[in-house]
Amino acid sequence: MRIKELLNQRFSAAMQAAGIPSECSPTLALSGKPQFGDYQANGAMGAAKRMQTNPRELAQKILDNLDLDGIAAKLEIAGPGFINIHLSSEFLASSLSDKITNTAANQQTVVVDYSSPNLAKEMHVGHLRTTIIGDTLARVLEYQGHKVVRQNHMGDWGTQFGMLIAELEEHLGEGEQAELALNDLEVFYQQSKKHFDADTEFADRARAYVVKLQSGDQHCRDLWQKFITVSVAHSLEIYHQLNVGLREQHVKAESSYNDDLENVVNDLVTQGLAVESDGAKVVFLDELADKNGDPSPMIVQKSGGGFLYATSDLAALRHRVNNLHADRILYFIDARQSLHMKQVFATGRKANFVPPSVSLEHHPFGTMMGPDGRPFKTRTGGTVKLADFLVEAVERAERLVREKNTELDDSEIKVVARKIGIGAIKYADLSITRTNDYIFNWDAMMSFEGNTAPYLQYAYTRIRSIFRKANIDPDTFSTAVEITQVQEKTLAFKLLQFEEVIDQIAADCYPHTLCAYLYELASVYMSFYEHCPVLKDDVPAKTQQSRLQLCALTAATLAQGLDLLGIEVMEKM
RNA sequence: CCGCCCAUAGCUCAAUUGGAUAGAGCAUCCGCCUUCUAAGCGGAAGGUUCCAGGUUCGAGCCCUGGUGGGCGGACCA
Repeated sequence: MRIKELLNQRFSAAMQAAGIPSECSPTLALSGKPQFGDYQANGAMGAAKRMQTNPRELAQKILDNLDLDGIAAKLEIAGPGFINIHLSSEFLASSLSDKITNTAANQQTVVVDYSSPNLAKEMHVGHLRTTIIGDTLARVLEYQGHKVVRQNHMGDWGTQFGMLIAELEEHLGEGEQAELALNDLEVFYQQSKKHFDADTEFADRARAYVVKLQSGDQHCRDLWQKFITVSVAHSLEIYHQLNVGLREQHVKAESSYNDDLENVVNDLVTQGLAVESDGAKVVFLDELADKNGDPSPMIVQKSGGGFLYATSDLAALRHRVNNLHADRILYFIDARQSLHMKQVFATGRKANFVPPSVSLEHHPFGTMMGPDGRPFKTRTGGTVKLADFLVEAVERAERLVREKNTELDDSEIKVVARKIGIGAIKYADLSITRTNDYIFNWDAMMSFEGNTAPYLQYAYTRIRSIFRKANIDPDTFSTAVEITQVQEKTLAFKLLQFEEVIDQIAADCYPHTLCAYLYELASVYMSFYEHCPVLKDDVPAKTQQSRLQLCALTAATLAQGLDLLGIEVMEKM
């Protein structure tokens, strides 16, 4: 049950009964301060402006028609026309035993495009945000019951593959195994690049291989397939370590659209959208024109006949609409590609590849910066390989766990360190507003203080520890909640906001609001933990049961929330 | 030249999308462990929200003009 939704219905009815036009919304919001109640309805002021009346009098008229019996303990008009709602403790307590309804009203098929690394190189830290944020949205939408189709639009095609397969051919010629030669894709790429620049004969062969590959030559095709197989396996291993839900069946690489690229261009030309310009086929978009009236150009076919990523993005768009039957398509791609996405979307609409009913959404994100405020790099200035990065996170976490804890044995420490290290990385990324750049700092995210994953994991283990001590199973424990202390009320109210937060994330795709919520929940719980003893001798049995229930619900909510972020919890740490 | 994004406490970040006295965490200072995990809790201090105008009951948020920074803009992706 969503309290906000309930209040919204009641207020809308009251406003209508008070003669307020139906376009005016109650505009409910959480109250900023305790003295302003739990929720506040701010709609009276906007409505009064529209109706040219006194806002406080109008607020009173709304209250006269408002039925919140058994829900609100107190209602009051404040300031220029705010309506403050103090929920009753009994209502909060009884709401906690209502079954949670996490399914969204209208179920959709949602395509989520995320991660999409270039297979020519190894995955690096630049792939972290798309992978982690996209995965969270996929999980959130699945949690709400939508049909989620993950699409990993991997870059497995393009000119650099000629160079790579020529290099691979030489290694294999010397009797080396493909897996061994490609053990370090980054090194391999650098090697072949150096080779390409230094050896003109090799460079000519590489260029020839691009053409042969694209025309379907079997030898080149085999080499290419060997390379792709190893590279894809590398990415899948990273996903596994990151606890990200991308699998082989979600790979829908660029090359899979090859056969459709010519059709896409032909369709655009036939419709008069793509025209020839300097030998290339270009779509000129007036809707993206600048102040001077110059339209924005998007090349869909090069003068030499080759296709570009705009072409395969359009082919992918069509596939997602026609074959995957998407109602909504989400792209988690770097903010630097905003113009490209606008062009693809605009063209897709104009060409009728995408009907108006399908929502196209680019959800961009900022860059991960180092402590110096510049893009995150190694000490020598190179890109940081994701594989190395994850190893370092787990090592750092292990060192911290060994410093703090003496109870866990070696194998337990390994497991806990992995969950903490990986969780910390993901949370550091997810807890910052998606669209902003963010400064990455090992110590801050591993400090176990403040808005971090370890703090939330710690809150969870504290709760589980109580149940261990009481010898009760929290997962099946169920009893009525009775609220007497202010910390209990605050905790109960926070617990009841979970679904509202999820609704918002499913709509606007900003996971940091879930992080903020979970941090608040954990903070509120910690305060409850300090002030409201559960298992102590002088706690009456009924109070103890009620508090155990609050503990169980908090643990379940933390675990659920963290799971939606792809972060694991543990019994002890 | 054109376009997009950003600027909030010493530092890292919020602010329910136009709501009340701009909030957290680090760092600093003061308290709290023979008591369910102190990786914790309570408190203090810290602000001309880059600048100048404008819109209105109300602006960190919207509009205009600046300053400073990041990123894009036909044949890479």
